[in-house]
Amino acid sequence: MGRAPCCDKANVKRGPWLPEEDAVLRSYIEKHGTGGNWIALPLKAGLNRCGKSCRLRWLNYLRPDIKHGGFTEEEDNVIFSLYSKLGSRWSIIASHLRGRTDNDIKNYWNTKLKKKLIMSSYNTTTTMDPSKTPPPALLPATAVKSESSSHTTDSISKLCSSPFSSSNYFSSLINDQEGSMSSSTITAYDVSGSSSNSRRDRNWPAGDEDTLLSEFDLGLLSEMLGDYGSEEMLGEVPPPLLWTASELMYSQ
DNA sequence: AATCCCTACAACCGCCCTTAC
DNA sequence: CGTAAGGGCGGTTGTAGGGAT
Repeated sequence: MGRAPCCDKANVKRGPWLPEEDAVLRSYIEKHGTGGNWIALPLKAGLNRCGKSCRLRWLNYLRPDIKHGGFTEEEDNVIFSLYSKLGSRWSIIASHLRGRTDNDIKNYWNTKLKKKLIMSSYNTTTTMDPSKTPPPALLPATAVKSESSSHTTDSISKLCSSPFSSSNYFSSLINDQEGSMSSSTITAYDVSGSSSNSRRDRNWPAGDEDTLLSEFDLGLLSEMLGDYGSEEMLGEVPPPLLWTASELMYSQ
């Protein structure tokens, strides 16, 4: 039996919030608090919105202690570091950064930090002249190989078999490439397609490219952060932090 | 000037977890 | 103990705006 919907989706307003709606929500919560029941809140506040939508709007945008944009270098480092340990546990990462929301950090990662990571790796591993050779992130959409490769197939295979992996796409990609590559190394993959438009344009199988990127991010991070990428460390990552409940279930 | 493409980010979706009954 | 409902979270989508062509 499926869950009952939290609200009548056909009859509640959706899409961007108007300033007036923000004012109503803010005013109500400042006077009465959330009352511990977001589903009932819009009715009490006189808003024609889903309770979940109100909650999200308050937590991610209207709360008085929220900071938007302007991430500092220090915050970047905290995010990099925590992502390398926790993966995409955005709410936990957000709890380490005062005034930042999980949604904000998630968006920041997907739009900025992911690319920064790739570029950093490129700059630290390549011997080519960047002014003449586009970085991997700017090369065509398909997975690319370059002479500046920094990951052995062995280490990437390790990542594939690590608890992070939830699809075989990365492994099959490596196998495909190994069949046609003289080198046993693989380097960067295009990440410029993080937006939905680009993702659709490139006909990647839904979901798999993100798994791929996530695994690759972790590989890069392991190198950038030094001690994490070693095979010893990969083997020592405590499962409860990294495995989903279902992965844990099937691993036993 | 028109169109295309990309980026950024707000908002939604759907699932899992927790809790009350 | 089982079930339903609400909360929380990560993933995904929609879209405005700006730059490139």
